[in-house]
Amino acid sequence: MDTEALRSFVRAAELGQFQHAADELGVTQQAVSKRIAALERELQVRLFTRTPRGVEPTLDGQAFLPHARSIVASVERAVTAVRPGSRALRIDVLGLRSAQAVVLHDYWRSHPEVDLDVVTLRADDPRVAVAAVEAGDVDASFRTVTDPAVLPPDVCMMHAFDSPLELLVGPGHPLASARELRPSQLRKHRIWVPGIAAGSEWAEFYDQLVTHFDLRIDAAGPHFGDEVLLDALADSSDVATLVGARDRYLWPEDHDLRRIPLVNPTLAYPLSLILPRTNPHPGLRGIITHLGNLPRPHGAVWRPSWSATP
Amino acid sequence: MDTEALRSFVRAAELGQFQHAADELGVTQQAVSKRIAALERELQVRLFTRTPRGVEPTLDGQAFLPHARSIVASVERAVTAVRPGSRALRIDVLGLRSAQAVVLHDYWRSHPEVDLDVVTLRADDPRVAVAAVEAGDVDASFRTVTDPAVLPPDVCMMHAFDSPLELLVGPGHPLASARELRPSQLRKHRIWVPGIAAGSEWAEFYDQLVTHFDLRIDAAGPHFGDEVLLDALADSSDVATLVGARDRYLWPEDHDLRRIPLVNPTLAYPLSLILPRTNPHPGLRGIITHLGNLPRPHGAVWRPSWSATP
DNA sequence: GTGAGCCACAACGATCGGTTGGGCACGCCT
DNA sequence: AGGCGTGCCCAACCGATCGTTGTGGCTCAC
Repeated sequence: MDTEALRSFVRAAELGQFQHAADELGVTQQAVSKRIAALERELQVRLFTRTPRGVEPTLDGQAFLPHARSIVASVERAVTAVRPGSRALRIDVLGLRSAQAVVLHDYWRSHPEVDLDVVTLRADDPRVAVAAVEAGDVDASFRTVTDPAVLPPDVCMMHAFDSPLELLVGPGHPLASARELRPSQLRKHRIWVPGIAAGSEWAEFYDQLVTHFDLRIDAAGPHFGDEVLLDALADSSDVATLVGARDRYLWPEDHDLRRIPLVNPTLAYPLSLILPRTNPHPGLRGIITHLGNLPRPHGAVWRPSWSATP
Repeated sequence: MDTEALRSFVRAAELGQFQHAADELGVTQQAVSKRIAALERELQVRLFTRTPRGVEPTLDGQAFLPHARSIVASVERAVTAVRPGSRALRIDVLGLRSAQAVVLHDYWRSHPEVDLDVVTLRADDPRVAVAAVEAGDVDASFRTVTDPAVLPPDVCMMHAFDSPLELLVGPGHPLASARELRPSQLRKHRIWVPGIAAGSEWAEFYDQLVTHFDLRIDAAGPHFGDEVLLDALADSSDVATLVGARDRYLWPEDHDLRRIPLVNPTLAYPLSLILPRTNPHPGLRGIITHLGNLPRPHGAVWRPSWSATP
């Protein structure tokens, strides 16, 4: 199906004449006629009744019209999403089910009119994200550089929001029935957080966490996929893991897992937003406002050293 | 833009290989390659990075992907809307801004998953609607036949809901400041309801209304369009009209018009649904349930003679 | 090194999409 | 009633496009 034919159909239905639609689209009336005929052939249905004064949608045409409008509008949005120059707002997140993506999705649901595209740079190194922001490949990136010196002059980083950590355990775990836990109560337990690349911000975060609370976190080893981790947690009576409270990564539903908030202090993983210092995408303003309105962890909060208290 | 190319793009992005997408779509790998190349040429953007193991979406490709998915899904729905045989639910209403359409829109908003198409038979004669229902061109029609004898054996009519009438007047009208009115209070005023075809259900309704309440309703004369009527109402200090409480036909906003409910008795225009007696479209059940849950006019109600008290 | 797997390019036939030109049906006006 | 304008369809033509087969380049695994 050709979207130009759909556009012709919509305009012809609205204007009531192939001729006018053709003039508007910059083709001959015969071209519109052929496009409509091709559509009708493809759909096996007559879309217009031809009258001496023009055309009028049949019942099938009437039913088809809103769908055609929707497709044309979608095509329009799709093109603007990638049009070089005036692109739609494009933001890099660590994963499509991360807390960052969830927050963006919430924002989009309350502002469905903004054109927002969420992408994922396939790179662990945050400097790749910095370079992408600098080059304009993305308008902002939810990454953190722990050393601000690596930021070029026209790129800046701001605190986005804190992601409180929760403990995720299987039903057989001794802490499974706790309503909430203090970090110190995790001291004797084994915590497994696979897939942390050495040198990444997460590795540094867990390093500081281990040192500060004297915990036992196993952050090495490859990540065999979420399902493997979920299965391991569900079966084990002594392994737990840590997840962001807003993450949709590890969702306990099918495995009867428990999410247990950690408080006193809350363990806050600080998420940052890297964006151009000059001429940021106009749509970013709304995002930043939304970030500022997110609920903050209350009570005592522990943050890694690189996070200034916001 | 060709939707087959979009389909190829979506599958290639999901499967990571042109070859697999091609196999699935029943074409050669080269065809998929050319389709993607055409898309990239049209969008002036590279959608995939080619690797020796297959392809991976670029940032632009990632941003484009959800839009492409949405378009493909829309095309799917559009085709089912007109596919002969298993069509989507299709209901005939008197006008796209009538109370009937508003009720259907409410239903669709609370059940966005149902495929519902709203069409308008361009005919005043309700027998056309009966024939359309009988022939299966529409699954149901919000029309009323005042004489049940004209219904063929396999078509039935049920009460849908009552549409209470309201008075619509301009700001200079003597009744403009009333909060509500009894029908008898309209007795000395001129009411203009243009565009009522002689012999139609509406003509009969207004006939009975005039006789019963001794009103002065001018239902003859052609209808020059809603704008003309709205302008006439806004300027005049003695002309009023009647509209359904749920209608979006004549919307007072831009003309500073007033809607005044009529009570004691409420003037209920009974809307009916004509549908096949056997094998109605399965989606109709939800509509009928929704109609039954609509709020009913309370207090005394006047209805025309053909409407049995529901 | 070699083979397997994947994508791109080239050439070719079939089809499609557009244009021009002509014809038909209907309503309007004289 | 008979021209005349308007709107759509059909026919012919031509260039572009689409899909196919065949081929080559590239990388990775063994």
